[in-house]
Amino acid sequence: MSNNISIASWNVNSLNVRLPHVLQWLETNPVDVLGLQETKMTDEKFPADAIRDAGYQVAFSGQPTYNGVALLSKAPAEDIITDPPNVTDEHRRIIAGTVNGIRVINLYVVNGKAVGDEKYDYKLDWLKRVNNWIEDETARHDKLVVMGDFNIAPADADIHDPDAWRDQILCSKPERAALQRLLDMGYVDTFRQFDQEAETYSWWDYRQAAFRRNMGLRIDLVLASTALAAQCSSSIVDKEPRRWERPSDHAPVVAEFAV
DNA sequence: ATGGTGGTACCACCA
Repeated sequence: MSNNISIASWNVNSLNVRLPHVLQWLETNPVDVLGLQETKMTDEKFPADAIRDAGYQVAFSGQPTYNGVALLSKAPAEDIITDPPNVTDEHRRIIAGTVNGIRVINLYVVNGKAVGDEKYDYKLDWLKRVNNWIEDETARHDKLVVMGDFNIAPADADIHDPDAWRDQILCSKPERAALQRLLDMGYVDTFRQFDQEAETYSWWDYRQAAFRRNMGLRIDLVLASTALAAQCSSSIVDKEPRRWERPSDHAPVVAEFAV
């Protein structure tokens, strides 16, 4: 017997503004798991009731103004972690839980601002610590998803203008090396397991009419562990909500697994 | 060279 599990990630850039977008998207895309990033709200203000009314359980880790992550799921999420060992960070960037037997790690990776900036150093240190923790999680579980806003474009094919972005923030070699460490653990970028339309991205700056001109980057990823990647049946970027009124600058990404 | 948030009624910070 076989069961399809769909798992999605979406940087909403303020859940306060984007709650209607999330609820509307879930109506036509009733995924089993949805990880949100940049909720930008405290836990006290989190719209848990509205999300439960839509048929989802929800766990969240927020703070005022910045960052903030949430994990929505039809089935209950167990063993929730928001503060992994040795990842001491005031920023609310991590939420992990086990849903339908799959360990789901939802990340809002540090942006880093610019190569050489102190925030860039923080990004690389954060990635090192989080990778160490994911290595431990990977040893404990068989089926895992590591997803979220990685703020790293894996390859030139994920960048609208690779020459302009060469070695810049989101594209630099040390950032890609941190992502490569996950691939070396056996994780697979599910998007690249399938034929995709050329120049498919997941984030477009609000400025310069970047979306209309498709000046984007693919920085939102659903990685699956070796065992789970073998069961992945599709992986896509859903650009539709980026066309809606008052959109997030990111599109949701969705992977489906036959488990 | 836009958009979100939050402190103060325009400006700072972050992406």
